[in-house]
Amino acid sequence: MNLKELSETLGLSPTTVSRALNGYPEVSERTRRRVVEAAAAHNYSPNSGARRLATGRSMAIGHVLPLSTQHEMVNPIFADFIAGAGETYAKSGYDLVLSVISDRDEEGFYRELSTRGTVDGLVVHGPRIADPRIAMLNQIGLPFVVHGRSSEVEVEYSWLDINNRRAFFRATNFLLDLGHRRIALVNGLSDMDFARRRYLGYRSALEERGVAFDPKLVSHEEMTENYGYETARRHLATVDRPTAFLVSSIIAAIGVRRAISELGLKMGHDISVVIHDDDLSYFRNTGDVPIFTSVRSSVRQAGKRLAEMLIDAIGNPDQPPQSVLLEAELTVGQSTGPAPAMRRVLEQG
Amino acid sequence: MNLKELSETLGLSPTTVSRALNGYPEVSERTRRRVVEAAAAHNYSPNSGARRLATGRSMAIGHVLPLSTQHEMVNPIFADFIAGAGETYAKSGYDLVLSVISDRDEEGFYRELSTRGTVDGLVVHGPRIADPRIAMLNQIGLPFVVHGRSSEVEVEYSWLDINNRRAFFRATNFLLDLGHRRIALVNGLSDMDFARRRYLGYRSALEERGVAFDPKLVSHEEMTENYGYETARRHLATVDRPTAFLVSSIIAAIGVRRAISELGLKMGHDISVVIHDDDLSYFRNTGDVPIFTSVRSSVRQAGKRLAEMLIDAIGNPDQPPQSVLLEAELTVGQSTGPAPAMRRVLEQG
DNA sequence: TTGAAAGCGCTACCAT
DNA sequence: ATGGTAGCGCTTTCAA
Repeated sequence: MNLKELSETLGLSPTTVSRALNGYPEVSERTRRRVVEAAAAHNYSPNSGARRLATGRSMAIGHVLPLSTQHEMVNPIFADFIAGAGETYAKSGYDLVLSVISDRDEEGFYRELSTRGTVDGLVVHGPRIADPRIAMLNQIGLPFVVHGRSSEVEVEYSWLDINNRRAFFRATNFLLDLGHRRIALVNGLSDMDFARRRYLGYRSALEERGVAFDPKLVSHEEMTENYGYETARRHLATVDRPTAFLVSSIIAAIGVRRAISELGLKMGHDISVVIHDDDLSYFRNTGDVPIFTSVRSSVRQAGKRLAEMLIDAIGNPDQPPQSVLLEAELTVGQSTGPAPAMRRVLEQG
Repeated sequence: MNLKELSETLGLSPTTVSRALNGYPEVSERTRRRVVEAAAAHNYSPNSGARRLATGRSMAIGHVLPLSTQHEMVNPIFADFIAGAGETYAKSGYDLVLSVISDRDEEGFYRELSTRGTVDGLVVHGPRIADPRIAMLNQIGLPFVVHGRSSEVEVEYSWLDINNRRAFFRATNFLLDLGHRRIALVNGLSDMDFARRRYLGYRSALEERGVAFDPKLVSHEEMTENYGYETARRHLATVDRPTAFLVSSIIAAIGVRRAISELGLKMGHDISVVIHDDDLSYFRNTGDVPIFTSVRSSVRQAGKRLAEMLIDAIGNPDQPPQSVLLEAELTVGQSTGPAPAMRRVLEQG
């Protein structure tokens, strides 16, 4: 059933029916009710293509997920983030168009998204340091917001990010307070913007306390379980081995834990571990795991929020929405704390 | 730039330009080349709304992700699956429309997706036992495929699933072969179809070997770290505690491991653990983790494949594509194996 | 091999 | 408060 047929059923013009359905004020309440009821009864809903053509808006938002086909895996928090965004879109009548883009002609891709009118705006995921996409999108003129930030980018843009630097600054300080002096940083790929910021937070905490920075204690890789495992093994085999690990992701932390327990060491006793993760969903109701989260209210909330920002930006193209910096929260668990045996070791060193 | 303007630039009719761009055979090669070049030069791409309206096809595929707002989290493998599907769509010119649907009027939602012409087909995620969505979609007439299966559904439908039953049958047998007689099953939510099948595999392995089934050893919950932890703790505190754990997800397994090591027990020594996970991405290059994967070639491949099935179904609506059952692969690690101390314990029992 | 024109279903402007 | 109608940009049929 289309608009014309529906209007004929009702003995009204298509104009009136359209107005009634779209909430225009100049329709009498009686007519509106009749129309709405008839539409429901006939399972009528407006054809999306026709609407796009007539209005010039697609009522769709694009999410672009860069993914080198080579080896990179999808960050699991991405799913939660997008679920949050989806909630916002459902409320506002937008569709969510997800594009997985792998090594292809990126510029052409973004440009096409714009010229084809597939989406009214974009969410950029996984920003790198000095990410070229930002200048490009700015130039194209399609409204966009960034999930995360990109250092060393000239142009203005709206973003929503975790305060990664501060989170790792505080986590490092926390370990320093416990007496640790050799802290290994198990970080993500070095060209990712978030990894850089975490590294900077770690370094500045050491500097501020006058603790020597040892580049051998820092590693940057894709965050797999095996990466955590191998890295921890390597560190633990050295003479001046670290007494603490600061791990950038829960997945890598599983490996770190495995390496520790394989050697017969005990967490919070022989070794301290602080895990950072963007979301605590998997750890709900767990009081005693050493976790340092960055998103107070969960990644899902963050997704919601960023989606709202974008819808805002589409509505007011001249007034870009205020960027958002989410602060970290430290949740300390038993096994992070200073166990007596560990204390002795640290006090001697 | 639109088609009309482009055609004027070239001194051709819109018809010819359209034909040239869409690969119709009746255009001379010379003309086609001219047109394609001009289109590229002017950054022309056809307006999606207009095309939808004219052709009646949206060139978009919907992925529906059910998510009760209450507490449920997003399965992280979902991200990888959808990344795989996205690759297929990118090749075939389809857009991927992701709908997060939470407790809303589902029937109306699916129907609208169809009548509005937003998508040409659907992928159904997270099927439950006797999932009502399948009959509904069948009735609506929109092509769809299911990621997973749904038991107790009358109608025919196309699906791609892991052989969950067989995977858990084999995993259980593996533990039985090691001598275990009390094996705890840490499973997912009981109304999920995959959880049911895994449970059935576990049970039939016990039955076949004449090992008593103890319902107290089976738990069904949402798979968080804490669930694994609490469940393992509870089990390990009993007198006739299990000697092995069969865990349905890597996340819950982290908790199980934690509980084990907290009690000073050693994996593969005092306790055996077999983990099932749909994907090994996080464990790449790890030879010695006890994992039982179900998807040989990774979830991403599975996503690709299911997307191809759906595109097929859209092309041949009368010939539904063959469903696919993926077989499991057992990867055994050190810590699963029969350690001497454990052997003794088992031999005595 | 090319072109003219109808029409997809809707919105929005202009009348009334 | 309601209706007539042009037009959004494309595909597709028919004609040449």
